[in-house]
Amino acid sequence: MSMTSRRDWVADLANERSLIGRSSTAARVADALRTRVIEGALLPGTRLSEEDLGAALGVSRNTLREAFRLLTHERLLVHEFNRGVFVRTLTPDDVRDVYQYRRVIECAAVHQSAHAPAGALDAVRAAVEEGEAAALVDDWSTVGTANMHFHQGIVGLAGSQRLDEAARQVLAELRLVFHVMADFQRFHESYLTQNRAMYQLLRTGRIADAETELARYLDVAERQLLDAFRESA
Amino acid sequence: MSMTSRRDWVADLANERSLIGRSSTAARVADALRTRVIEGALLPGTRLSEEDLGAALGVSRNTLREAFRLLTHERLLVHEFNRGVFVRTLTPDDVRDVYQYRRVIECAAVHQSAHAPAGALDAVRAAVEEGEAAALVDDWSTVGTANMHFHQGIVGLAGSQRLDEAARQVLAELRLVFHVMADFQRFHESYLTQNRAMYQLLRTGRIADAETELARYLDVAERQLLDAFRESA
DNA sequence: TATTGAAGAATTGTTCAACAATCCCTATTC
DNA sequence: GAATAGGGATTGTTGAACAATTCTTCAATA
Repeated sequence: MSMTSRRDWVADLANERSLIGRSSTAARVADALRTRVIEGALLPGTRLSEEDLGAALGVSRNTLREAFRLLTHERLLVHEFNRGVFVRTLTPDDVRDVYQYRRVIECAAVHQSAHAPAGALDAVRAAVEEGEAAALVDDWSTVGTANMHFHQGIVGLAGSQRLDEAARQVLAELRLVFHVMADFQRFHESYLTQNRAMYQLLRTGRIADAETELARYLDVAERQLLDAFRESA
Repeated sequence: MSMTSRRDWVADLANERSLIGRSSTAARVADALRTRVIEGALLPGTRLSEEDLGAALGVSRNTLREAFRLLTHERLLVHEFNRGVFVRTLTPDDVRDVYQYRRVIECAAVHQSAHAPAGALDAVRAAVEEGEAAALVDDWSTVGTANMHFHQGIVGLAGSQRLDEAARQVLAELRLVFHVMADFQRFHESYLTQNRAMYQLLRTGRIADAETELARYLDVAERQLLDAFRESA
């Protein structure tokens, strides 16, 4: 038994060790760029020059091009043939489509949440708490990130890799809209209490109510975003 | 009026002209590889050597690597660091996840089909007819392709770019399973009449029935595929 | 002043060669 | 059979080069 137990953690360590250093430079560059796009350091419309970025990051143009290919598929960048690569700007139609997509994915996940994997609801709660803590110190960027984690957690209730990945992408994409919004704080501050309420509905097993509340939230959020587009036009 | 009309078709022509020759070699290579993966010329597990493939296609290794980056994101290829790129092999858990994902997407699209865009239902009908014609001449590969078109058309009823793209990907991915199946014909021949029946339900506006029928079909198909995995193990 | 065209500079897309690092395969030894 | 070492093959990355395309600027013209 003692010998078997030792083999288990040795195998675990070997497993974990094998992941160290096993990512390509292209993937790492893509990670760095993705983070900057999501957090707003690279704003929509920004042109990403191969020359400048390659020099800044200390990688060759070919490696950078590979990283660009990874990110264009995530719809964070848009690749214009012979003109270069840009951080994507979303249109009102994009916003409508994003919310239609989210309604399909997020509401289905809540619908299936009676069979959520172990720990999935904990992730939802953690995201609620993360947002509330950030709001206490007026860190609205982190509130935005926590809200994204909340909705990622909602989709995680379905226990599906492909749904998780779809959510990851579309929630990242939606961040692009927020970075050009005039009133980011106003948009997010009403959602903290709403997220808490949704979590409570889920925790107490009131799935149909949670689904209704989520759909209502998505409708309101979509309308607010579209209104924000009109204000800035 | 005559002057306005001229400007319209001039603008249309300019629009169309700007698309000619505006794809990169990397994108074209990815298209060629994607088709071969979907149609089964490149089977799951196949290793795609940069050297061999670059020579065969007459492109440089860098260009090929860009193409690989495009396809790994579509889950058709899997990129193993320092070992190369392989056509993906799906596991039984993958199949379960794919069907969970399809149930979410396809059933939601049918649910929303009262507001389908103009021509969307025609695409569904065309796919049904394509499959029936192919079966008449025992062209079961085209039956498989037509079935994919049918389900792509189902999702098209939602009129959402992001749902369309999600469907395109997951249906392509599912093709990988069929290429290693022993009895491809048996799997597909019962679905032609079912697709016709589903189309009729949609055409006559019986949306709830169509949704129920689709969910039932997806359950059956999933079970059959999982059974086929057990038979081959 | 506004528009058009030409020229030059900047950039992208692709190829090629080179090299370091890693993996795979084979042969040898215990 | 298992472990090890060596050699070859391949991947990951860099950098240079060049053709093609786009962008910017300036001059000429209406």
